[in-house]
Amino acid sequence: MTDIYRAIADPTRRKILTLLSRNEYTQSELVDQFTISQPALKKHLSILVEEDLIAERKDGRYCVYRLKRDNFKDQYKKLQQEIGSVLDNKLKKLKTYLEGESDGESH
Amino acid sequence: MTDIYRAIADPTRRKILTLLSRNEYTQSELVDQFTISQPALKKHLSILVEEDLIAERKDGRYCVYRLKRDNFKDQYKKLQQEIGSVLDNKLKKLKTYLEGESDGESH
DNA sequence: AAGTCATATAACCATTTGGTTATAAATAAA
DNA sequence: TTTATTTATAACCAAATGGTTATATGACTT
Repeated sequence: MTDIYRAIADPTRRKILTLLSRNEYTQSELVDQFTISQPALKKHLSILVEEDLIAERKDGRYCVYRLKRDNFKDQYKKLQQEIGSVLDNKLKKLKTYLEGESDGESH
Repeated sequence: MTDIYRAIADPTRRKILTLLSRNEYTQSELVDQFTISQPALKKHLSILVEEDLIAERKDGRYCVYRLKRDNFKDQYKKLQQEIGSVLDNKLKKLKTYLEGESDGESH
């Protein structure tokens, strides 16, 4: 999949991403950083795995999570293009105006 | 309020924002750009109004929507700081390592 | 005054989200 | 071989999401 919009919609998941940007962490280490239960956090981790922004690997009884930095970067670039364009469309506004797509509309 | 993450989580709302980045539109003009029903689109518009990213104004029997560009820019900047930091934390990774916050952990 | 067009709102539905508690299973430590 | 720790999963819950249809309200048109 990879829906970065879904991934970052939740503050807990944003914090997880921030933590994993600095280091790998086991699930229990991550749980310690939050006040929610282990199954609740596990669900957030599953969503981030599902969206391919983090990877999990087994190490004995531990489950270690790491950021998939390359894909995260790619997906974030796309977001920036889509959302960033909303901002620099003052130019397109002018273009629209000049083309006389008639702003002073009939309604 | 203003939770830009919630606002942009849905593709329909992202398209609305893109459309409003170029022009003001009435509700019915917007409805024409989608395949979903008028009440469904109205709900998306209400969420964007709630999050203070667009404004609605009455003009006769029409309801005209416009992008609140200033607030959108502010909120997007914050997003960029939060999400962007996830990426350039290779530096912080190094810092963490040098400070010996011990990566080669005991687990 | 009647009809039409734009918007608002209510009622409903299925799915997703974000959480909980309880418990099982697997691995490591005593 | 118990015991403790870590993770996984099931069952449940309330609220939010994203959609629908039906209908009411309001404002221009004719």
